[in-house]
Amino acid sequence: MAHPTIYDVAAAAGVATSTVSRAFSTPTRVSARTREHVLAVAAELGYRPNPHARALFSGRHHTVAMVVSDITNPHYFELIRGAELRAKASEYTLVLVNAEESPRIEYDQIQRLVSSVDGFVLAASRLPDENLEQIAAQRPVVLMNRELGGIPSVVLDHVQGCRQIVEHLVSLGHRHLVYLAGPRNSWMASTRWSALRTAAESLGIAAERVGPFMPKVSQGGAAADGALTTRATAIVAHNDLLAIGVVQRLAQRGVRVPDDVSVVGFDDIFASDLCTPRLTTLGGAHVEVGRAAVEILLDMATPNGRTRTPPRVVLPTELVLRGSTGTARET
Amino acid sequence: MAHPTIYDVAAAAGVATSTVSRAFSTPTRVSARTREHVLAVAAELGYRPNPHARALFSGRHHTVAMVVSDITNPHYFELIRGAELRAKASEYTLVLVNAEESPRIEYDQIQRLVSSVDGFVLAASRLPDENLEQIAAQRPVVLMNRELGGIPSVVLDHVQGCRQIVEHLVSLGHRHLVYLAGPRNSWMASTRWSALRTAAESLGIAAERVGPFMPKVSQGGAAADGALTTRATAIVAHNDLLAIGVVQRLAQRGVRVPDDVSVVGFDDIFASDLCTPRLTTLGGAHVEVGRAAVEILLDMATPNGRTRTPPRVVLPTELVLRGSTGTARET
DNA sequence: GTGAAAGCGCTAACAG
DNA sequence: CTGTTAGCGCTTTCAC
Repeated sequence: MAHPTIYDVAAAAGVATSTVSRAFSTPTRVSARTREHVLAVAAELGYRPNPHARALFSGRHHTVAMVVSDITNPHYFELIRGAELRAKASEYTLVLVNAEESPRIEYDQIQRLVSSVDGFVLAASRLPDENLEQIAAQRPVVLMNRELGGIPSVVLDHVQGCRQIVEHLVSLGHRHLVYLAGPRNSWMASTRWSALRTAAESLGIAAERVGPFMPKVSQGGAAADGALTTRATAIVAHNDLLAIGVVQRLAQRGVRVPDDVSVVGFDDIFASDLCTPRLTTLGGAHVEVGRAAVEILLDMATPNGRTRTPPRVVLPTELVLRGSTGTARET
Repeated sequence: MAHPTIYDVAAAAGVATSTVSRAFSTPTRVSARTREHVLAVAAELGYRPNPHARALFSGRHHTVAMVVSDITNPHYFELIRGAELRAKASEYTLVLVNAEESPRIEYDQIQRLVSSVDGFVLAASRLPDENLEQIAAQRPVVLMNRELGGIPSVVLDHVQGCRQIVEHLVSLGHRHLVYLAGPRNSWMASTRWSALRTAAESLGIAAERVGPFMPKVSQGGAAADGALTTRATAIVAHNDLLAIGVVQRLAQRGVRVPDDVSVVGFDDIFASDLCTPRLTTLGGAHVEVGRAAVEILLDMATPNGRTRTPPRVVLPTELVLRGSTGTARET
């Protein structure tokens, strides 16, 4: 038999369909003997419960969707890993969606999935607040690396992290930094800039911003050139991808890193440990962000779970000191 | 109304449920006027067809699963991108599963999903042939970077690629290479080794193999040390991750690349262009592999589609020459 | 061209 | 503890 159903099992086992159903879903409510008999028959027939039929009734799909603003960025990879890991641990299925940096695609994809998943984790969503609120009203939503009142979120502590970056630069004698900004609709970009500026201010050094730039290696050229129009001795790039592009362009222009200028990135992607010079960058437990986000989501999907978990998780960052930062050149 | 159904739409539009259904699924079989009316009402109510109810009846889920042997490897990332891209283009949902290099996990995950997806693309599957055949008997399956008679597959042309590698090395004066093998259950590993050996033989140079090694940077140490026990002047590592680890270890031991020994990797991952020296590696259109695999799968799921597409796609590789290979040292 | 009704596979009352 | 039965939302004969 191709795909046996509970009817087939029930017939073969000489019981009612509900008994078969119970043997699988609420095993305690069947006598041990019948249960074992049913399970044995089911196994013999190769029966597998049909999750769709189950979902149709229960409204629960055992599936969560993860939406990533740009799957091209290796950074998200870690988030995906963490999310996949956690979902699997609870036997949940993880659906992956790439928004290609387009709010419209992001929104459409989410709407398409709204009735087939139990909830969404959105990584660095580019959607405007209103859209997020509207989606959160339909389904449980957890944000990763973005915050919005009322919606649970998991973020790395970039305020603290940016302060560490600035302290690090100040201790090396830098008095002027420039932030190469990420996309305009990136919450992360504004968060980082405001944290950087605050820290710079309180430590008495100058900070300015140029950009926005798409956070890709290929944009590093324009970003580096932008940075060189300032008098900054330290460049803080929106992420490692951009930072790597900046370092490449700087080398091309004969500007030495870190002798002439220091460069700092964000995310601590795999490649930042491999390039030359190795990149100083603000890392953190990204896998853990993915893990935590899915965990919160699963909790929200559980009855009474909504209150158990703190809705706003802030994970510590970690400033990874490598070769791209050094003492400030004389000005 | 939270989740309007066709009943709600039918009631509001003053038609039968079947008419609403037809308006969505077989628009030609409703008069233009009623169709537009129904669609208008549906839109107003915010009606969205429930894919599970649809799947329950049709058996088609508009979903494909991609199983990856180890999501940790950035190489798969490209495959995932391609697959995601192609699935989205047909409004299919892509479910992502990580097998963590464990055949058992891989098998269990697949069985879990068998009744909820329309098919599987398996990237570098570690499953034994029998399992693959059994799964392919249940659902459409497309293999990526693995071949098995009767099951459609998309692979890069590693036979040709390995020959290019060997020719490249021979032209640099190398007379002895060592292959640092990947996992024992990796089809890729045996394919590469046999292609390498054949090419070496026909070009009259020595080839030997050490390993197997897990293809991770961390294994590069052991792999490099293994390679140094041979008299080879060229190292061909199972993939870039391993190659990067090897290069690091070599540097540690004071062995210069490429002056003392040349190193070649596979996959052309992002990082291989960033490390020092930059890695010579056998790349190819990995995104295209992912794309093609999903395309074949979707074709198989379409009636009459099974015959339309060639079941075995071989895409060209591309030897990317960078700094890690050079003329052989005198022996 | 449209409606009525059965059924996809499963679960949850409700009886017994 | 177990059987009967009515749907979950949708598609599809079969009538009209």
